[in-house]
Amino acid sequence: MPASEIGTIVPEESAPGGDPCCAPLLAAPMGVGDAEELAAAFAALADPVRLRLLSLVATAGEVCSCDLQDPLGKSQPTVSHHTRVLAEAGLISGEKRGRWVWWSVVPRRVEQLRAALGT
Amino acid sequence: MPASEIGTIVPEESAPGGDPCCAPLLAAPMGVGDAEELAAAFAALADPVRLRLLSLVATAGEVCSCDLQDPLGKSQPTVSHHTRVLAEAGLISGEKRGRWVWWSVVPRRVEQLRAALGT
DNA sequence: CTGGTAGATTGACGACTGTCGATCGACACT
DNA sequence: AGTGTCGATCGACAGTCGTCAATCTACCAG
Repeated sequence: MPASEIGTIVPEESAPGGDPCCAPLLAAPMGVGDAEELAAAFAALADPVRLRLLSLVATAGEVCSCDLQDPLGKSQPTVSHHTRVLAEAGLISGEKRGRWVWWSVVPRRVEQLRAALGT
Repeated sequence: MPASEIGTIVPEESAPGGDPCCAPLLAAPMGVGDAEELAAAFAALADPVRLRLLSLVATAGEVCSCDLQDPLGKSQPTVSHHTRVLAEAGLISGEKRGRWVWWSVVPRRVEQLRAALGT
């Protein structure tokens, strides 16, 4: 994907409307498909650097990639890698403005995962 | 760990009382330590087989390991591996009764992770 | 004591993941 | 055009993970 399409980073499947995404984990036995999709989402959260990144973005509301490198203590390619993983999981979305990419959380997606952990 | 101690599987640190375990992810920047602990917990959920296993245990209330092998379609060592990972994450706990180990979810732990995904 | 069964452990293998240096494309400013 | 910067991509490397066959340890029934 060329850099000019950064602004178009979205989850693989754009969940239309109030899609619950995944049935509550503890309510009924999960299907294989649902389990794979949900596991992929949790995998995005299964890294301390990504959790701190997500936390930083959520706290700041909107963050430029260049402002993530220092607080995370990681190289630029590594930060880029993690933003990509979070974006592909639908947890953050990036918008390119001028030279910079501004990241923000996707609250609905976080809420979906939160809901999946319920009854 | 010898099999005779199966009944003692517990999370590494027994959270006393209503310990929130991890501050809400989206409220303030996470510390490195919290991020590592939380990431380890989410890593336990980042596998489709473990999600289905957890779902099965939650739905049934209490499940014997021998009853997990068939619905999961995995070998006995693999099932044992996954129950171990979930138990070490504190998400399920096993009690040995006679020849069988009975697994059940630890709702408080699931709720902790759910809370960490909030504001 | 002997045989059978539940489940943990070991060892091995392939696949995947996090990390960084080097490079490249896009953009803004002179 | 020339220069500098932001950020994506590539290639490589070490480390971790999921899986299973084989083995081992408890436990129960006879």
